[in-house]
Amino acid sequence: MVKIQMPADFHEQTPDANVLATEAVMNTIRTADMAFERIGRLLRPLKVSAAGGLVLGQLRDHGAMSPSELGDRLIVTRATVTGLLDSLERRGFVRRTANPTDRRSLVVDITPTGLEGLQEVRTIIHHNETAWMRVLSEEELHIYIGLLHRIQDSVAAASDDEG
Amino acid sequence: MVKIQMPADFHEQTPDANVLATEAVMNTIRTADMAFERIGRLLRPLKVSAAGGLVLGQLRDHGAMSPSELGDRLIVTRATVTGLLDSLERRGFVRRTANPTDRRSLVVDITPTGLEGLQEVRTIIHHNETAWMRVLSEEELHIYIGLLHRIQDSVAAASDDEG
DNA sequence: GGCCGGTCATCAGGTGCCGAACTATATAGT
DNA sequence: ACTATATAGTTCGGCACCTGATGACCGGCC
Repeated sequence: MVKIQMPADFHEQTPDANVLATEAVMNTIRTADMAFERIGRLLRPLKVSAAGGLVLGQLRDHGAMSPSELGDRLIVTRATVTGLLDSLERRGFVRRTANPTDRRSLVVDITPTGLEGLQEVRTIIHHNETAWMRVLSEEELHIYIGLLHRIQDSVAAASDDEG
Repeated sequence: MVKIQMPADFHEQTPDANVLATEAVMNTIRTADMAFERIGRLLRPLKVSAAGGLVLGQLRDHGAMSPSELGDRLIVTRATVTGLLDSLERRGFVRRTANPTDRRSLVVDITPTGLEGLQEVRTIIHHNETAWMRVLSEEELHIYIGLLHRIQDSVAAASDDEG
C-alpha cells in the first residue's frame, strides 16, 4: 500500500481544508502500512504470507469450511480465496476435499504442517505488536482504541450513504 | 489488504498476551483499510488509481523528477515505479524524457491531462476525509494524531533494531 | 418433471507491490 | 587509464487483490 503525503502548498490549494482531518487519515494509513509492511517482512522467512496466515487462523479457530465462507470471514472475494488456497495447498498447509452433501462446494481444512506454520506466525506477530505498543500507557491504549472505533463507525456510515 | 481478526480463544492460546496491544494494531489496520478501500472505490470511476494519484501529486507539488526519486518519496521500489509510470504514461498523465546530464536516468513530468485528473482526485479525497473525521472534536483529532506519531516512531525503531 | 434464479468454485485479465538479476552508465580508488 | 563499485531503470517471476465471465449444481415454482 502506497503512502499518503500532503502537498507542500496544501492550504493554498484547498483553502477551506480541514487539515487535521487529512492529517489524521494520512497518518492512520501510514501507521497501518508500517505495521503491515513490518509483519509481512517478519513473516517472509517462514513460508506463510500474512494473508495465508489469516486463512490458516480461520481454519484452526473455526474448523474446516468452504472457500466461500473463508471469503466472507476475511472479507475478500471467492476469486481471491481460490488463489490463496492454491498457494497454501502447494505448500501443504491446507487440503481441499469434496463436500459430500453439496457437489458444488469444497471443504478446506488445515494440515498438521499448516498448524505448525500458524503457531510460528502468531508468536511472531504477537511479540512484535506488544513491543510496538509499549510506548503507550494502558490508559492511552484505551483512548486510542476508542477513537479508532469511532472513526471506523464514521467511515462505515459514509460508505452506507454513498453506496 | 486482508482484514485482521482475533481468534476466539486468544486468551487461552496466548495466556500472557497484551490483548490491548493486539487490539490496537488490529484496529489500526482495519481502520486504515476501510479508508483506503473507500478511497479506491471513490476513485474507480475516474481513470486514476490511488497509487497513480500519489505519483501525480508528487510531480505537481515538487516538479519533474526521476523515477528513483518518486520511489523514495512514495516508499516503493524502483520496480514498482516502473509499473506505475507505464500505466500513467499509457493514459497520457505523465511523460518520460531523457535526462541530458545523466544518461542512466529519466525525467518524469506531469501532463495537462494529468493535472486535471489530479485535481479531481484531490477534491474527492479531501471531501471524504473531512466527513469521516467530523465525529472527532478538534482536541480529539490532536490527541489521535499525536498517538499515531508515537506509534509510528515505535514501529520504525523496532524495524531499525531487527533489520 | 423441467425450467430458472441463485450460489459454488474457477479462470482470464488487470493493478499494485516485492526481490533479484540484468544492462548501461557514472564515479571513486589506485 | 583502468578497474571496482555504485546507481538508474527495466525485466522477470511471484503474491495478493479485484471485476467479470463461465460451467456445474441446488432448490423452488409452475
